[in-house]
Amino acid sequence: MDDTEATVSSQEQIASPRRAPSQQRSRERVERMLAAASALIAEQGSDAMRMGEVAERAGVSIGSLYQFFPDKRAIIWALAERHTTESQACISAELKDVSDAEGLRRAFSELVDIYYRLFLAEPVMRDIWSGTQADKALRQLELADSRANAEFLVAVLKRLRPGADPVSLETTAFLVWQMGEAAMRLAISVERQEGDRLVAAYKRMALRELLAE
Amino acid sequence: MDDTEATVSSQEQIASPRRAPSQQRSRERVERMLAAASALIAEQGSDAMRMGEVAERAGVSIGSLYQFFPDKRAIIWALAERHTTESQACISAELKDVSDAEGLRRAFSELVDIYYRLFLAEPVMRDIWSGTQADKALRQLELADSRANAEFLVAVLKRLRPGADPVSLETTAFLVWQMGEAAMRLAISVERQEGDRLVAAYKRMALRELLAE
DNA sequence: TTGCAAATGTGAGGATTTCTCATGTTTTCA
DNA sequence: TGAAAACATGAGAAATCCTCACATTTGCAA
Repeated sequence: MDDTEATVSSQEQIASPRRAPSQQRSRERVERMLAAASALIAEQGSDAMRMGEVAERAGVSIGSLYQFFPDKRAIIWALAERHTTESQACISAELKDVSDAEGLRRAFSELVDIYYRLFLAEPVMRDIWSGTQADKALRQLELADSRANAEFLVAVLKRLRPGADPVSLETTAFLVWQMGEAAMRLAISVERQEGDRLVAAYKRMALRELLAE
Repeated sequence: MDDTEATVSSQEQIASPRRAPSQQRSRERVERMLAAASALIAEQGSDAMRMGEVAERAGVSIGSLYQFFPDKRAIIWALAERHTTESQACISAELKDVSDAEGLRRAFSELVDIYYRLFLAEPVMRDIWSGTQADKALRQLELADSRANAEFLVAVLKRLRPGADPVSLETTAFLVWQMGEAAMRLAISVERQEGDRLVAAYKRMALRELLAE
């Protein structure tokens, strides 16, 4: 039916390289492809990115591109996945040792600021995560990432409120996290000043929820 | 000659009908085109919707389609605009007479339920508003709509908290509204039960913020 | 009623873009 | 050293969006 790559019913990898580069030479070429794609997205957005252009800028043929990426979305997905992997480490580190309300307030505030700065500064991230909804695979990746990050929050909340209902904590954390991403997307698409206000309001709102009894 | 958009150098024109149907016959045909597009989006999503298929199902030629819609996005935009126009009336009606905290609680809760039901039931709305981010014109429409709806909330808040800073109220209302849309999108992309919990959590969170001193 | 201009209708084909595949080259390793 | 596996290539197949030159219908002034 669909040619949409295996469409595994469970939560398997959605888009994976058609063939993993095994030689040093091809690994370097794949890096060049990703770098070229990243640059083009930064310049014109992922929608306007042309596969031919990616190949040309990477100094490879169009055929080589398709040797390692089954389709256009896969190359964007690969970039997105790098971002999530990187930022999860950062999030984990920030929340790992939080054990009281004041610590959560400080860590969460710091985290929001980091994300906001990242969104403002990284055109690729900006582009990829705003177009997220249209692409099933990216949407999946985002949800999975959100859940993973929410888990760090849940761990903290369980420490702060041992008696609370775990399901309720999960829900709160997941929602707060997703709303953070929504707030970021909103903030970067309006004037800087209003964006700052929106992020600050989000921070206050989220903390009010996270610290509520 | 058709001045499609006369290459406006400043801001891109929001897509508008290339030519407004002035005769009864063409008005009916445009309706058929929109109905066909709507049905196809419901069936397969706007991305998979083919212009040729829209024309065929509407019983018109591909040329006629392009007579009234400058491009594919325009036809989706037209559907989206109808939705916003319809729902604004509903929102205004619901919030218009609110004058105390209890009234706001009730009206807001009602509104969230209506929206949630709408998102669950209307595949077209679901599709259009989840792909929103990728399309500049749609994103603009959504933001404008959100601002307009937030205004209704601001009006209520000003009544409830006359002393509050107006800018702060605007920010809160706008954020709360956008987060509501994010919460809806999230809720419909997970299991129904979890979706219900998320919507309930959003409602609580938003009301806490709206009713805070 | 008549006749013409404006509005509308048509669909083959131009233009663009993604992705394939038959074929050639380089690397690995027994 | 030689064969198999991995990698590289780019012309062109396939899929779509959209245009345009020309045909038909409608509104309306004379």
